[in-house]
Amino acid sequence: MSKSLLELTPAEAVACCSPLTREPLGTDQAERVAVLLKALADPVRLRLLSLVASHADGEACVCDLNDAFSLSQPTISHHLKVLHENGLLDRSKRGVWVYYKVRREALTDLASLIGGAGA
Amino acid sequence: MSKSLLELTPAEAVACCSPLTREPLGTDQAERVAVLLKALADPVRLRLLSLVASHADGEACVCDLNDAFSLSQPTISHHLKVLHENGLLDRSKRGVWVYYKVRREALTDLASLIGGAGA
DNA sequence: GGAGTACATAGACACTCGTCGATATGAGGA
DNA sequence: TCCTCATATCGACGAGTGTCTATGTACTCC
Repeated sequence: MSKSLLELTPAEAVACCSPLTREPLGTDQAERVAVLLKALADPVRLRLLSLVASHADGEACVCDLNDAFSLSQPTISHHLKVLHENGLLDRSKRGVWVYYKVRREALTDLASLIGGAGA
Repeated sequence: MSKSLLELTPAEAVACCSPLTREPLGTDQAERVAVLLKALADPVRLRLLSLVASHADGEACVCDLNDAFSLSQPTISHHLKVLHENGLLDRSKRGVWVYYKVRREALTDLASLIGGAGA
């Protein structure tokens, strides 16, 4: 059975919306899309996402990501949490290390919502 | 001759970037994309864009847009300015009225950057 | 020219967000 | 068990943002 709207990540909740340019967005739909876009609208998070996606298997260890920025470890951890909570990154722990993986479906869904190409 | 990077709207400056998931985003590229996404990452602006796009000719008068929100006129004006300055809306004045039009190219460029489909 | 209408700008205020240092949690090894 | 390393959480602070009221600008019509 499907999860209720409240349990979905923003990325999942937005997946079904019709494109921006097709019909006027409802107030609550706009709110959900905005939350997802805000999660993406930060230079550090964009670079994180891009870095993870560029790794082999579209997956990267936090330890590698920390070194790529001149920011504190808690700050990177915070950004990864935002990306994960919004359904843009999957998280898996293996021993001491944590790996994040890009949810490409979330990105393509968002892209078709903006571009108006897909469903 | 082409405009320098500094004269371009964020939407134009971002048009040439390769997709997020293809290769790690540079620091300055990430900054530009983030600026554009921030412009889009607001529920009011999303609804404005969507409303304008849904009008005939993808164009709408400010007077019509004001009525669609329970927000003050200066607030709507402010949001329209943000969308315009970031290259998401074109602006044209006709007599007393001002019309805004969606720059679909900007949206499709941004979509392909996120989704990784296009160039 | 004066009044009225459509839209933009200015300044203020509350709230959110990105960042940090300090600290907690949790797993692996001596 | 104790120590160390990897990551997350907490609390605080400064910068940015959305909203408002008040005011300015530009066009139209009488």
